[in-house]
Amino acid sequence: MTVSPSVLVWFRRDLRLADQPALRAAAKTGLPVIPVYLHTSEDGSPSRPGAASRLWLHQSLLRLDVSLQAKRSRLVVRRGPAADTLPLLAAETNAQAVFLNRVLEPAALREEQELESGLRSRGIRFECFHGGLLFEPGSIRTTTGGSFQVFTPFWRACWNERARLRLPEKAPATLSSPECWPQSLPISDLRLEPETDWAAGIRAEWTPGEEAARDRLRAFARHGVSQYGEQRDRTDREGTSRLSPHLHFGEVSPVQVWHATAAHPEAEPFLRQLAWREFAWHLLGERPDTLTQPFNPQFRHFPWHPNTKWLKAWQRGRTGYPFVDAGMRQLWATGWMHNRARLVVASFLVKHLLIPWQEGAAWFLDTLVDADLANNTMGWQWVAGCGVDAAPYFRIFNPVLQGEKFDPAGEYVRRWIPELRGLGPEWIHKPWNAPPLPLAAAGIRLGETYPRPLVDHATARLLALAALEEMHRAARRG
DNA sequence: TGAAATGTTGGGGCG
DNA sequence: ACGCCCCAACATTTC
Repeated sequence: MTVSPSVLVWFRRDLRLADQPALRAAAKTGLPVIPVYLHTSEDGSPSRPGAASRLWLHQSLLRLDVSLQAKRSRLVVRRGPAADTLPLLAAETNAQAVFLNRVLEPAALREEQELESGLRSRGIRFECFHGGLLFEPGSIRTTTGGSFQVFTPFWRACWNERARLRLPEKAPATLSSPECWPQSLPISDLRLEPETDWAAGIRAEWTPGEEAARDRLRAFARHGVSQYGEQRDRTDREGTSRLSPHLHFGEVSPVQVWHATAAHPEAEPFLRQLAWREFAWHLLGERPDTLTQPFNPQFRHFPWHPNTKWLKAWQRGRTGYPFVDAGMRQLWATGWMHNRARLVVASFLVKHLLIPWQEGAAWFLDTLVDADLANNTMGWQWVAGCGVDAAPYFRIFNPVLQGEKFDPAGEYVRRWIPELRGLGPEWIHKPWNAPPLPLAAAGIRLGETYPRPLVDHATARLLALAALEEMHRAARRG
């Protein structure tokens, strides 16, 4: 018996049905559509997502399968490298074509190339779409055709091109099914979820999936976006969109986000942030080497001081600086950290502890549910001062002042550091300065119930500036 | 998408 | 009344 022709749609970072270009194109062919997810990165693979991301992915795949089933379709799950697995599946299902939306990570692009040659040798069509960015990579250029190195002109160029944005498209009304579905692994077989249940906090905090993403976007467009400009830095408020993990997994597209918010008169600060994400992918495309190497080559001479003990203290939220520790514990507990806190904890690791930014980047990739290769790399290099359009290295955040500014009453700190809950706003960001009486009343014994600061701010600042000077000297020598 | 150091100004206390 | 000093408030420079 011959199987009638079909089309494969390979889902990766586009775990949605609406505004999903590859799926839409596949539906338009009129052929039966076979949605596929491939588990390509086993333990130890460098492209394996972090633990928090895997947890999200697991939930998101389950929900994608549910929404496909509502359209009398389903998600076919397989294991193995794309270049082998997809041609086999195509042969099995008599697929004429494989449709996918580009993933712009260097490893994913290599994977796509291998897949393309594997398919072509078998006469199967391969079609790439773009669904993960506002503008196709490389399409935002300076007037002379160069690539932007500074964010603000890049943003201006995006703004000028906004008429080019497509309108968000609805999910295909129907997906025709093959007469016979190919075999599929249960999603739980991929072992994306952790064995031990460190993830309870993450589960409680988030609902992955397209439906939840749409709800969040709707709520943000209605109530959040107008406040965003003035609230976004307040760690003690719900001033941000919290869309980042949904965007990362493509449960919502940036085009949908743009159109849901852009009409608002006060949308600019938020749209600007959306463009930072765009900028990051644009940069990674130009300079994939910056995943590991500083964009500014001078920083190859920076005298970092790797220190496992300090790194661990930072990761666990035990640096002795409450604002830093609150951020790191929020990350550990929920898989997410407020952006302002990200800036401060990153600056602290790099400038107060002089630990290489790559260590911090690796920790974020493992623990953030929104871990995004391009954003993460750009962000860390930006903070470390070695990136594109970066904060100059001598801009060193004072973790106490940042706390007092962006968590004035100390609510954020008290929420994530229970051992400091008894301290009032006066001392909450600098318990080492607190007189004995309030400390005792709060049940705090510094060095026992809560650590003393790992380093003194003023001293650390001077050491960081000295390290920068040393780098300049070394760079001059060559 | 800083913060510390340094400079300037102006009001008020005081001899 | 006047000049002097102190210092808070604000501005500018520097890292």
